Amino acid sequence: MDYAFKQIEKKWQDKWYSEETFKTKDDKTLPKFYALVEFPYPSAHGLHVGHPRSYTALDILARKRRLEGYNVLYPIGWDAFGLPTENFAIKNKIHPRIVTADNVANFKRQLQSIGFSFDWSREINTTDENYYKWTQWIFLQLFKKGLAYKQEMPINWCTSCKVGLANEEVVNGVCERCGSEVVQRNKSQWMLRITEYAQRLIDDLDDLDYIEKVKIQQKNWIGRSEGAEVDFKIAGTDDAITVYTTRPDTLFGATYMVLSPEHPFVEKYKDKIKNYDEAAEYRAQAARKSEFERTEMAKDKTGVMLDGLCAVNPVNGKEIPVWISDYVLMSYGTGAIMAVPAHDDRDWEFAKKFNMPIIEVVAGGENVQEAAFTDTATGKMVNSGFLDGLEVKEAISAMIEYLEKNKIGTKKVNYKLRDWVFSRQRYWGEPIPLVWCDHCGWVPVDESELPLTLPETDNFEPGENGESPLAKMTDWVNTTCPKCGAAAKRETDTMPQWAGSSWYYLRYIDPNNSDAIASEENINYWMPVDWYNGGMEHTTLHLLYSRFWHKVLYDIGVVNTPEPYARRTSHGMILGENNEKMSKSRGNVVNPDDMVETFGADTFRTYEMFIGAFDQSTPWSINGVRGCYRFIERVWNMQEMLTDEEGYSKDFESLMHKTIKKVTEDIERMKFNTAIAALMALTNDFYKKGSITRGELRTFLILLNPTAPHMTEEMWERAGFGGCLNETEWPKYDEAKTIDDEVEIVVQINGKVKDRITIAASLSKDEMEKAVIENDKIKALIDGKAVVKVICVPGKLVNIVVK
RNA sequence: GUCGCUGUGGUGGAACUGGCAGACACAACAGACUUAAAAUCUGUCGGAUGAAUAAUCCGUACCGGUUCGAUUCCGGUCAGCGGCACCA
Repeated sequence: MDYAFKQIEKKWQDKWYSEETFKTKDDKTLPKFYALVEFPYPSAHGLHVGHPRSYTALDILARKRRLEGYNVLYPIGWDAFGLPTENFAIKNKIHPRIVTADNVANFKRQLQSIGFSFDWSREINTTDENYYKWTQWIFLQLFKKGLAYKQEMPINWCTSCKVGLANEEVVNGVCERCGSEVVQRNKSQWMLRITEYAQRLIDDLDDLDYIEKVKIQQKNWIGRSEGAEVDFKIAGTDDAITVYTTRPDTLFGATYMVLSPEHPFVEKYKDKIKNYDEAAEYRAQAARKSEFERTEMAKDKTGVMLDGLCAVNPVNGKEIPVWISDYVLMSYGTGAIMAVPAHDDRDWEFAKKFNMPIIEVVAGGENVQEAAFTDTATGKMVNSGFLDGLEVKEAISAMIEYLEKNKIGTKKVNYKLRDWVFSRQRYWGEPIPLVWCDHCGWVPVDESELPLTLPETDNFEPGENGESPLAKMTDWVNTTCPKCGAAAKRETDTMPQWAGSSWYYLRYIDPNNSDAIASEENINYWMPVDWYNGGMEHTTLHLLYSRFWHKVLYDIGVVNTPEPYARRTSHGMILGENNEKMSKSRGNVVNPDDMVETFGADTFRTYEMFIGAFDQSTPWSINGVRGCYRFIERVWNMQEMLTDEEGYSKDFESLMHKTIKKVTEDIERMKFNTAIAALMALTNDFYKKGSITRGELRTFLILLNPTAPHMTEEMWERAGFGGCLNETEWPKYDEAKTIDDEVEIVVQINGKVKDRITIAASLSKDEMEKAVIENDKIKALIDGKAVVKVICVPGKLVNIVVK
């Protein structure tokens, strides 16, 4: 009997969507479960097979938790502002709103064809006015709290197109569209002060149930370090170059200084610097490189010594030369470093190349350069005046004390984390609701005026001189100051795509509220998100940004929890059959539509979960899909083996309880592949037995239902178990029935397996040892040897150590 | 370069907290059914020696360490993947 998945899957999907089967309940007395997946960016390519990996996983958890009596919120929406849609719109002369609507319709059809149990009544879209009204509102709160400010920041500038480019549009240093040179050019941009929250973003990780690698990655990204800021006087001036160092103990080993080529002193001391032209030329060269290229270790060190500028080492009064080099960035620390070539790899390379003196200050043996800067550095100080003989750790404290006493430096905590560049010179984003008034400065649009809607236009091309396309729309730009009424101009930059995705989990809990982000009542009930699954690639940007916004909302009393997500897990990437990333150019893209069409949604879902370890990346295999299809058909055909017996047959009782336990626990641990393997093994056992009782089938169908919901509902109905499967209860297991009376244990001699014996599971260690020693085979093997030790692990093994 | 992760049969993977390496699949091969093929069902399936479903040895990227015992813990090396702040 063939399984007619097309008709059956359609039948149940029609029922679910028309009856809103999975709509979240209003009942706030029930225990809640808020499951969240990263909402997709609706691209023109349609759904990728990677999306359903995350969505199926949490769909399984959501469906299981519903059967366990939870009130489940499992929502979905569209993260729809962004660059690809805008570029598509420009290229094809279609308004991005229309492009977005088309893509959303396609994504929605695709997601619904897979049978996810999303609550579609809560669908949100970041480009809806009623959504971005609140994105703008949150921005205004940030602005009012002093967390938004303007600063000159470099943008990628295409010298031919005369537009600003996203990093992704710069390929090998040239413009992706025209191939012309791209340079860094400064532009005044809106910034968000995420660094003010750096310490809390680290500290609060401790109480969260995030997978460890996410915590580590976030901590390293924020990059807290302790050290000192030290002032090096510029000889013959009142100015000092301030550097940040984590190793103030090595100050006596500083033999030169390096400024970032953009450091303001280069301009300020233009007249003093004899080779200024050379320096300016070097700076222009550096502007052509990305930060990534500049800091790459593999490349050859370059730099220019500023002739005429000298710094004074504050601890020994020695004059040392000042260089500029592109490996020093303005964006970290103070934009200047003291170079201690004996104890830093990059400084050492630089010093070798330019013949700068190298002074060893920590006794480190022959390979001085190997004694790199680390937190765990140890050793005795040498060539270091009053520090000589001290251990590194003592020397650090002693030096900080000295610096502070003599007012030449201070202890300082530094973070690698940088403030968030929040401006985009683009059309398809939320307008920033601020007005520039010559009298009042930056004035927020009145909150009652929100949303500040994106003005209509047919021309989304970037503006002149790197301005946003909105700058061309003077009717919209020219306005009056909300404060004093004078003529004023609107901000024309828009927000980055990250804005809408930084708070979307809050909108799902009350998506139509017109008075607030969400009602207090709903926030109190639903927050925090219980389980958030998403890709590792979002760990340091999206996940950190949304934690930051949530904390700001917490500080102003909008939300009730200091963190948005109680738990964070991550899925691995699905690669093409050839083990490479799926991409059109590689021709290895798998279309979910084809899979659903050929094999059905249940097979597709099962394969997505069976493909491999959930948190690891793994290649697609069409043969693997066929294997899952075979499994689905074998399950379907079990109907022919169905008996009239109600409970479990005697031989299967223990196995049924073990399988319930295994599947229940594996789903919670996201071990979906082994949960399915257990159900496959059970299916094989039913085939061997040649029959299945009604009780066995009933339990089996519930266990498989979260993974293959359509077929299991149909089989439930045909078996006449009553009602719908999705309204029944998750089966319970009896722990006692999962434990065997007898176990096979391994007998090892000196760690090598020699025999297997079956003994009662209840035996104590002594009894086990006795049973093994008295075994004839073992007796023969240890005959004539001295037994040194016997290790007994109940239920597992006995290891006899002999000499 | 840097931060993080990963490395197990022909392939995807399993092995819970250090205790039988290879569950469950895929592929391959063989058998049953069939006029035949497909589908389905059943069986074999890490390597070496071996007639063997006997026995022994080797085997979880590589080198070393800890341990009665290491795929698992520690140190080092190599390779691959993800992030690197304006793709999402």
